[in-house]
Amino acid sequence: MNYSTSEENYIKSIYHLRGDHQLVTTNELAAELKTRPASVTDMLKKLKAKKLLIYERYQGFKLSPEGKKVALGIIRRHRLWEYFLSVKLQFSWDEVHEVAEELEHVTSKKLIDKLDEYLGFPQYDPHGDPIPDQQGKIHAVKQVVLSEWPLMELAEVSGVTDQRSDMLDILKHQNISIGTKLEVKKRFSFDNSVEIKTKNSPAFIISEQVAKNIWVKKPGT
Amino acid sequence: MNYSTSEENYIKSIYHLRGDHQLVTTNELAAELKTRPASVTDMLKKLKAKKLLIYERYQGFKLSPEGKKVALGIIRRHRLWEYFLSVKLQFSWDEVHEVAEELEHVTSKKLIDKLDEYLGFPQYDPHGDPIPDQQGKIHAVKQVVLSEWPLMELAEVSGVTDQRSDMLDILKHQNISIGTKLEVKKRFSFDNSVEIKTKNSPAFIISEQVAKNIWVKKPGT
DNA sequence: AAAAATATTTAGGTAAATCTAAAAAAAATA
DNA sequence: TATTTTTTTTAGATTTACCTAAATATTTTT
Repeated sequence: MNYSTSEENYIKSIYHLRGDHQLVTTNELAAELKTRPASVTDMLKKLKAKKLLIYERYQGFKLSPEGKKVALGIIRRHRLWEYFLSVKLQFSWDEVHEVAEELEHVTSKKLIDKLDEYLGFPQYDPHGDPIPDQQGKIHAVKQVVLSEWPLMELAEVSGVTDQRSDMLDILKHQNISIGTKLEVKKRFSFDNSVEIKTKNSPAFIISEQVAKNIWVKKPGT
Repeated sequence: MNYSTSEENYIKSIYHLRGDHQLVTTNELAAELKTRPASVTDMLKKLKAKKLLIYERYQGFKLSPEGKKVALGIIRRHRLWEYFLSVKLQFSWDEVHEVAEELEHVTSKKLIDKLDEYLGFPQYDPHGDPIPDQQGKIHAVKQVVLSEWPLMELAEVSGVTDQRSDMLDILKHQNISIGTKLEVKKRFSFDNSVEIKTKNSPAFIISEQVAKNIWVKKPGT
């Protein structure tokens, strides 16, 4: 019921590569973990013995239901700490991951559930990835800031980071609100402004600053 | 400049046993760490090679100045996390230590300094132990709640936990404030109330509840 | 100060997690 | 399908942090 840091890292990486659907290969996992295939094989045997992995030699492998549960527990810890670092300690978006990689291996259940409560049961980490609940269930889907959304792919607005009134002003002015469906028509490399098209209005341009504060996801998810 | 969890635990234990003044013995440290003397000897060699320890075989050992600095860094992390767990996550007094034992090994300097700032640069952890600053300097001395102070030993009031007015009322009524010097004359086992004597007034009794909220330290420290 | 008791260290071994080099299996290609 | 290439596994080392048992220092007692 308690796993070493190393075991946890393997489980987490397997989940990140394929969830629990398709098979993962030894080389792939070795690359992901920056280790050697032979080391991976060793650990696979160990994880199989602990029934966290479905694995037959030379056949690839994936997480067992139990393994998936463990993975989601680790991911829960990781994302809660990322949220904490970002919101409470003012870490920037790109600094949180590295520190959370260490904090996630502190396994006290009480610590994590209390932290969750203290943070107000956040739905998303600072990268827009959903945070699993105490049972390991994920309720939301990945969201991304509009400034990173691919061109010509329908998106649905799921949230806004900066709630200041001048920010909300712009959204109101352009008739954007939670649930609005839109597409990014063009991204201008000069200032990273983006041209947006919604159903019932002509295309218009918003600045990178604004686009960075609008969260979007695949429509209807 | 970066030490394993095991190395950190040895350093911390040596500091807890003797600071950096007197010599520590192998058996003593083995008992403290619940390990075998032979294992201690192994680690002593390693720490000596890293110049954290002053050690000649069969002669006992103590931390070098560098070793002391490392120890104080670990203690700083430990105590800040204890404070966090207690104040922010509502852990009780006796639950904080175990979890802090794990959190203390996450070594990001930025994490700890930001956490310190976020907590408002606390002076004491929940057990009354002073928290070293960024340079590893300890500014305060250990304080203890009055309910735990030994009988017949002069104490100076250094703080009050519960700041509610009915609590402060009692203190005012008994003429107790920060800096007041007092002695515990008797502790009644029935209800753990204590008889207090200050210089300019006759002895009086306060309840355990009150005694638990008054912090005291050695006078003049 | 010699013997006995205690403390410490050395020698040699184990488990976890890594590695390299070689062998074996699977997949791709000619 | 036979050969070559790639992937995966096995075999055998290495490092860290432990361990036990035996040897050696030191300390205490007689």
